[in-house]
Amino acid sequence: MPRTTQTDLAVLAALSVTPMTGYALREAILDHLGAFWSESFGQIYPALSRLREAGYVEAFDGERTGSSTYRLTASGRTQLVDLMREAPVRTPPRNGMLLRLFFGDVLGARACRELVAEYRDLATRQLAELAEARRATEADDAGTSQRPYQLMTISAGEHSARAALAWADETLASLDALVAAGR
Amino acid sequence: MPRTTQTDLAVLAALSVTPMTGYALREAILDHLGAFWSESFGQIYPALSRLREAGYVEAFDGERTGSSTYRLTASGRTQLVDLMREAPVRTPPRNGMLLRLFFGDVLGARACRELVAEYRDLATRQLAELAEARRATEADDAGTSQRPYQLMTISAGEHSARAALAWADETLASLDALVAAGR
DNA sequence: ATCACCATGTAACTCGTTACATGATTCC
DNA sequence: GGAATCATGTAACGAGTTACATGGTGAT
Repeated sequence: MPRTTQTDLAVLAALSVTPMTGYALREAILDHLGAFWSESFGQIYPALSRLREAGYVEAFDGERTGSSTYRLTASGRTQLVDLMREAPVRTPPRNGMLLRLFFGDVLGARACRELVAEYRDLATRQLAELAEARRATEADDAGTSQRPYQLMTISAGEHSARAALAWADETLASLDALVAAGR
Repeated sequence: MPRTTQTDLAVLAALSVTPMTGYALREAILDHLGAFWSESFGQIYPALSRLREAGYVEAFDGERTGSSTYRLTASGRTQLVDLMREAPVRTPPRNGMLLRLFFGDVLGARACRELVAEYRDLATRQLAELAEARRATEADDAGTSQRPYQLMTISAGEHSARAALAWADETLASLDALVAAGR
C-alpha cells in the first residue's frame, strides 16, 4: 500500500470541479468544505508540486504573471478515484471542551458554564452558515450532478449543529442547577 | 504565553483523580475519555518525564519492580487549574467520509451508500458504549462530585451519536433514490 | 515454561500550522 | 502611490502515531 496523503485527495477532488490556482484552492476548500475539512498554504503548495511531478495535475500560466493555474490530468482523475476508494482516515478525537467538562469539579460550575455557552454560540453560528450554504447550493444551476451530494454534507452539518445546540441547552440548565446548589 | 501541551492537561487531570502508572493512565484515558480524547504511549511517557522534571508530578515505586506510579503534587494541581482555564484548542475539522461524499458523483451513489452505512454502524456502536458508560457512572458511588460532569460528557456523546444516526438514515434514503434513478 | 498482560521507553515518520519573506495586481 | 488582495513558497515548530525493543509478573 503506497503513501496516501489526505491533502492530495482534497486537492485533486477540488481540481476535478474546476482548474484553480493554489490560492483559489485554499479559498474554495475554506468556503465549500470548511465545515468538515481544512487545508493551509503550507500543505497545499507542497502538495501541488508533488502532484505535478507525479503527473496528476498540470500547470498552465494564469492571468497574472507569477501565478499558475492547475488542472487535473487524465491520470490525476484515475488517482482521485483510487484515493476516494480508500477507507477514510479516522482522526483520533480531541475535544478540549469535553475534556475540561469531564474534570469540571476542578474548574467549578461557573467556568464550565462559560465553556458550554461558548460552544453553544459556535453551534449557532454554524447553523447560520449552513443555512446560507444551503441557499447558495440550491440556487446554483451549474453542476446539478454534484448538488445532491453537497446537500447531504450540509445536512450532516445541520444535524450535528442542532444536536450540539440541544445538548448545550440541556447542559447549561444542569450547570445552573449546580451553581444554585452552592457550586 | 508559554507552551501548552494538550497532553499535559489530560495527564494532570487524570492523575488528579487517582495516582497511576503510565500504562494505567493510557487505559484510563481510553476507557473514560475515549469518546472525545485519546493519548498514545508515545505521548504519555515523554509527558510524564517532562511533568516530573517540572515538579508537577512525583513518582513513587509501584508494586512491581520497574514500574512507578505517579501522583500529582501541589504545584501540579495549580498548573492543572491554569491549563484548564486556557481556551480549548480547536482541532481543524477533517472528516474523510464527508469529503468523499461531497464529491460523491466521482465515486458513485453505491460506494457512497457504503460509506454512510459504515458511519451509521459506528454511531450505533457508540450509542451502545455510551449506554454502558452511563450505567457504570450512575452506579459508581465514589466521587459523587465528579458524577454530574461525567454525565454531561456522556450526554454530549449521546446527542452527537443520535444525530449521526438520524442523518445517516435520511442520507441512505436519498442515496437509494439516486441509485434507483439510474445512479 | 509459556502465554497473556503489565510496563517503559525511543526512533522514525507523517501531518499540519504559523510565521515569515516576497512580489504582482487592482482599485482608489 | 498606497492599501487591499492575489499569489507563492519555505522554515521552524509542535503534535501525534506506529513500530520496535525490552523486560517483569502471574496464571495455567
